[in-house]
Amino acid sequence: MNYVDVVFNTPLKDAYTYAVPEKFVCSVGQRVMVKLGSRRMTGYIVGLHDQPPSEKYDYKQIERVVDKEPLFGIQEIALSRWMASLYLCSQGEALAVMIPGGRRDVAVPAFTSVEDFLDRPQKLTAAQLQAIEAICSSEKRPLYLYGVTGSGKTEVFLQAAERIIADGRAVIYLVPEITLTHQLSEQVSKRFAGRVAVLHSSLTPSQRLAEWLRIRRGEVDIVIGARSAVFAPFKNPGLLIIDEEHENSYKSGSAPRYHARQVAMHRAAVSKAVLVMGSATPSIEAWYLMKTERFRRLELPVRVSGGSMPTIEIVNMAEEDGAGGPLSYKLQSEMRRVLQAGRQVILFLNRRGFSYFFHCRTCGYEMRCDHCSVSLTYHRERNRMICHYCGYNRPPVQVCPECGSLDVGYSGFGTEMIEKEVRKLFPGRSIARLDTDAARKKDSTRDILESFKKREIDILLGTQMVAKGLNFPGVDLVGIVLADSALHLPDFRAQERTFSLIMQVSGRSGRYSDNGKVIIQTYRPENSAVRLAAGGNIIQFCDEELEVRRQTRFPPFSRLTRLVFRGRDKDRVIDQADQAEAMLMKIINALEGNSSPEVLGPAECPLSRIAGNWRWQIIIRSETLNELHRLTAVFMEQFRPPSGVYIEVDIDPVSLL
DNA sequence: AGCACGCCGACT
DNA sequence: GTCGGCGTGCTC
Repeated sequence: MNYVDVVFNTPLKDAYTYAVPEKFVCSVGQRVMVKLGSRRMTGYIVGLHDQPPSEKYDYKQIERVVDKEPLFGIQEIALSRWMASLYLCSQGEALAVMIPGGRRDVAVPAFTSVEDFLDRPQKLTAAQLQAIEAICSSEKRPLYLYGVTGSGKTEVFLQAAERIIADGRAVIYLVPEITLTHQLSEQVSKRFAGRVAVLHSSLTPSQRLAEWLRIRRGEVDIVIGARSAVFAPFKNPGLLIIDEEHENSYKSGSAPRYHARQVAMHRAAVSKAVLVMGSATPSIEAWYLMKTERFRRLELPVRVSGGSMPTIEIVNMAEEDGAGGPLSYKLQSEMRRVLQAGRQVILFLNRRGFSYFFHCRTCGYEMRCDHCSVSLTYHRERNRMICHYCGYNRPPVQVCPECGSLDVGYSGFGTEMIEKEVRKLFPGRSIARLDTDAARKKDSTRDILESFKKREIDILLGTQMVAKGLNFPGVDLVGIVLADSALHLPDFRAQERTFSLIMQVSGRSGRYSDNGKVIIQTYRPENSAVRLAAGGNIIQFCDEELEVRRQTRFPPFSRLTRLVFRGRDKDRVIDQADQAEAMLMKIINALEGNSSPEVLGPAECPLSRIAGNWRWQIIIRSETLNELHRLTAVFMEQFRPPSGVYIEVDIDPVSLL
């Protein structure tokens, strides 16, 4: 009789051993159906025995072997153990995020376009050639390709990938989810025809599984995909690419909260592969690693398409008389000028909905979500007040529900209101809106982007989606309707976010011409993130921001763990957070070491209530990851919250909201 | 995470 | 006397 060790996608840290009936053959990496307690579950085989490992148990038998061939090899099993230990999750949870779901192995519709003139490698600049040489010289340090938007990073990545593949090794190419959708995946699919897997968010779990198996069988040389593509089961990866390194979407928002950059660094070290990252606006962490020579910096200084950087102008909204609405007179006149010249305009707004929030001018009442502690946003198309965190919605009101006053109104503005305003100001112009509301309608995102590219649309307005990595040769003007909307967020990265967003959006203007212009509307023109972004002054911003981080002892000068205590009963949540703090202090006092970690809080989370759960947090700060990790691990081992209170642990959090 | 077992309050 | 609240502990 054979026995298998099985782990589950639950917080259970141990592996459980089951007997394998003679009729089954199974090996490490396969999924099996077993009874765990009274319920039937799918688990992952992580070990084999030909003897019962202990006489203590009467081992249950496995009921079924789910997979014909193993999903995970020893490399992936080892990676899951590393993840479990770093991110303090179970091995089963780690394996579960590596290959999301999927029962059957089904065919994926080939991502090939109808016209196949293949995508040809482009001619390179000296800087690009140098970068490719550096990437292929198999340096041990990670490389950082730092270059303005349009400086040809993609081409460097693709040609380096071709050389690595020619050497018989595989390539993982990570991009943020939003950049993946169109041009790039098509380009990659063409260039590596037949030998590429595109891990797209709209694949069904079964299609994902099919792509995963193609990779494992060695049927592809290169994978392009978002965060979870970092787990692509290549036996011999030679190059890992992280495009748009600064993007927050590389960090998982649910347990296990892994960072694709961190996983990539680990994989590169284990398989002696080269790791190369790239961005026009590096994260402050990456900037620091370049400054301290732990990343080797490669620079691409010019735009290959020839267009120069756009002219950037700041408009102080506090000085507007208000009659012009959300669009300043300056922005309006620039729009007119550009449109008359037959060119296109993008208006960027960092918010969904018709307006920010409803409030009463008599008593100050503000309409907020009953379940979360955020303002509701009015959506005109649906005529509902909507919570952006839990989705709760309710009808709008004309009378203040608190004091009965009729003097009520909406403050702030969202994409829908801007759309209305723009239609009023530019009748006869073709206008389209792109945000997650519009994207819900099937395929509309793709259609809108296609027709904007074909110049069938004059003015495109939207949120984050228009900011990322898309190239539109016809765009001469980008208007940022409210640049400082993220500045007030209680997060130590608010400045960095604001800066990089302005930089990204600005990069959309004048990609292929010399007439690019950007108008930044703001109530905070003196703010240094706004000012330095407008000046395109990355070096100064990063250096100044680094100094602030040094003084305030935030990353990259420290490492953080965030512990969130959540539950329906507010008093119990607070009580548990207090007890947790006491336990942390006790552990710290027992630790030996020259620099003791700090415990910040407990404090109410900036988003103090989400979907009916109260949220309190403790931040642990330490100079070294080692110390931070040891403390967090001991705490998680010892602290058992009572039922109804849950702890979320986040090593290296990217957001503290 | 589930789910069972177990020990105290208001109902036919 | 029983139905059901959710606190504690186990799952090979």
